[in-house]
Amino acid sequence: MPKFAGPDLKKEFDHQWEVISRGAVDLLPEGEFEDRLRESIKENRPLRIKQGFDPTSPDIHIGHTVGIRKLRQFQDLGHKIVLIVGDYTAMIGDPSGQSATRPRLTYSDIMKNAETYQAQFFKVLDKSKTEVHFNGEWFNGMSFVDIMELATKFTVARMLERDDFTNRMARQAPISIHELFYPLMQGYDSVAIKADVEIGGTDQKFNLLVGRTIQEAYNVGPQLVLTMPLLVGLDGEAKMSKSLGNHIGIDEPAREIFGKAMSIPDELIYTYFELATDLDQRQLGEIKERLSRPDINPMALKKELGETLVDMYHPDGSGKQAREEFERVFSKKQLPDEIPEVSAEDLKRMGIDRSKIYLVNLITKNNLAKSNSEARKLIQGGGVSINGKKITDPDYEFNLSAEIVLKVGKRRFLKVLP
RNA sequence: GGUGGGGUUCCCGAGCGGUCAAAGGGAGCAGACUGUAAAUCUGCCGGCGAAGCCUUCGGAGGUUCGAAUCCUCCCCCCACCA
Repeated sequence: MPKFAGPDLKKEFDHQWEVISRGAVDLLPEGEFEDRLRESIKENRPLRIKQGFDPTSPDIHIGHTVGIRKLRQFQDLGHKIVLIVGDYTAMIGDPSGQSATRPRLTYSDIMKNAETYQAQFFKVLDKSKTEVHFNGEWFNGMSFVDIMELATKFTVARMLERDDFTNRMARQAPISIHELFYPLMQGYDSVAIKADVEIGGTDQKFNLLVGRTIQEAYNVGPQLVLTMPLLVGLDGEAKMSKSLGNHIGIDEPAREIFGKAMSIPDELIYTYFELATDLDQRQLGEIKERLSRPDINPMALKKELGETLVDMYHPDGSGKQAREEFERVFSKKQLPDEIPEVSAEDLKRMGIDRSKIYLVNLITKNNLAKSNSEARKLIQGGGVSINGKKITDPDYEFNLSAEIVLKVGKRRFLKVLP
């Protein structure tokens, strides 16, 4: 029984199309996407929207949320979200790095990651309306014959059309056979769950399109493809990724999220608002306008960004708090709200005699530096202070008679109680 | 399978018997300036309570007073040929 018809259908379609296409780079195939969405609305048959994640690291970052938030929008429009956790693909190992000696993940690591992934997904998605599958569900049971069967569905020539393979050939970088299987496996996921739409970053475009071919070869209607831009990391250079350390994890403490937002290059402010927050078109326009005004310090916008991001992943009001804390510590150079403390007993446990504390030792034992050498270098480089007084003697020793606050670098603090 | 070229500290990349913890660049860290932005400048950039010593140049042996550098075997990568 159609829920929408005539003018209502058009209105609903226009609304959905606007939401869905916002921020998207590709909506493929052109025309067909609209048609199938319209049909879905008309027949009140929700689309099955797929996105896959390999649980190779334990955290979701705001780069991932670009796609996940798009899923959320589909979800709010009444479509069905199907998440694929790539336990099988993760086990084989992502081959994209050149220095191959990446430690192979054990199955239990993968499952652990998969668990934290799921918890984090549902900070953005509505769990009750989301279907989750592990691709081991279908790959574990496949025989070699099944795999060969899959391999017949695609040609080498088409596989090598892919940009990054072409580039790697040109650069004489190795490409191993199993990498050629990656797109096939991802495509087979789409067969297994009968995806109507697959979402991915623009770097996934090829894989997503392979999915269509594979689906057709298995007589499943080919999926529509929606790509989202890749979020650039904090360095302003590479795409956000945990292994590059240029990410903001959605599970990070409020002050970390805020601080990291403050460290992005100014050029990225708008992009982050656009891709990582839920501001609407009008609000985005406002941001853009304010960024172009010479009388407005971009830092102010960046603080708003930080606040917005914090509020998305922490309880309401955390953003404001994080901002105040930031201003206190970094602008006014005062002490943070909460400083980790060590007591006399803690010191004893570390083997430190409080009547004769070797500063280097105190720093290292409390993980404010990785090694004694690093601690020494920090001291000599002027990065260490006690109660606001810079210490530059690497052999500095002192007697702890009263509470002190140790500061190492820009943001590592430690309160030592007598 | 054959021939040739390679594997150097986080990355790129010099070094080709001592003066090498290993040039140079990048990344990173710290300091100055600032807005935890950019640009710039300075210092650091294997470990050890720092004296000296220890570990490091694909792996294992060997030659030598002394090896990243020479020899042997092995592993891996690339190109061309088959």
